[in-house]
Amino acid sequence: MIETDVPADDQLLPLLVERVFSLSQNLKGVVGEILAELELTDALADALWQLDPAGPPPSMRQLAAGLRCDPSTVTFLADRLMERGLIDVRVDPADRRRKSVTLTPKGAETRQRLLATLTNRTSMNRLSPAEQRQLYALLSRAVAAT
Amino acid sequence: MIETDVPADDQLLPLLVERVFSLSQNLKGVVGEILAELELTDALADALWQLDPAGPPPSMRQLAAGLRCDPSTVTFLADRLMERGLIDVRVDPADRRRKSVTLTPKGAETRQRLLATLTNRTSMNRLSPAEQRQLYALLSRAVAAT
DNA sequence: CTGCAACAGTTGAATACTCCATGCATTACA
DNA sequence: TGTAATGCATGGAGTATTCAACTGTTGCAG
Repeated sequence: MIETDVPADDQLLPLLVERVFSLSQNLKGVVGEILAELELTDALADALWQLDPAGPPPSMRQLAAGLRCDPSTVTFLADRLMERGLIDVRVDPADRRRKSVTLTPKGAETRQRLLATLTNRTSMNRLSPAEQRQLYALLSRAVAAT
Repeated sequence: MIETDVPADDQLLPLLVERVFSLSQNLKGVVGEILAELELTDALADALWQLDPAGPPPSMRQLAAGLRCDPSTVTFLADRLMERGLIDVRVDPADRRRKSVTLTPKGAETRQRLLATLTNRTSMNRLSPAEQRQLYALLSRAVAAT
């Protein structure tokens, strides 16, 4: 019986999928700690994450698309973030049905702190810069359109 | 002003973290579809995932550790999985405080179907086998103990 | 052996999130 | 101009999650 560490090509993908799953489970722990420190829940952090200070402020509907959730859920989450003073929600003067969502300074700082803390604590910092580059490239390719 | 596509080493990790985040958001969509087809929720699928048919049956507490949740949550989830006939929960005769959790045949099949469907639909199948190998190695290294 | 501490799991209450159906205001357009 | 479509909010229901308190079991110091 021939034993080998290297799986055949057609066995590879399931292994990879399992790896990603357990990695994301693993991530859940680290992220959980950080969110507790920032007093954010998963859902609120996801929403905050969608609000890139660089890009144009999204509408509620665009947020829902980014979060892959029902628009009414965004209403709920936006209320919570507004209560915490992390976002502003304003009626779009050009189309008064729309509301555009922007980070407050406090919100931008919180979002930045989330990214910084994750960066500090991720186990990916064990990879060399070259490996990080490689990983970045592979993940980008794996998710590219078509 | 010098422009470059290649970020400096100390800018790399935040980019990587962002990439992983958006990838996991992206994943949420695909996984959501599949879980709907299998009539599972996120939480139930996570729990099912912990039950590797290969390994020894875990106790409720071990499941909680794997899922990084409160033991009482496992009680809740196990009830639901039992109702669906996907798992068996039996008192451990050696220590009657413990309960050991095993997949039923139906549970094992569902778990297998989950893995197979994910494997079929993951965008990672766009990577060549060589790239898949590379990715697998990098992810393994990124999560390895110390 | 006895009694107490530690452990495994459950229960109930409180909270968070999520979706769906419905409704309201605004806009697009035939 | 009136009708359809759009963007969002609201209310109700179902799912998940935690915490504190409780039950039953085991381990062990004396």
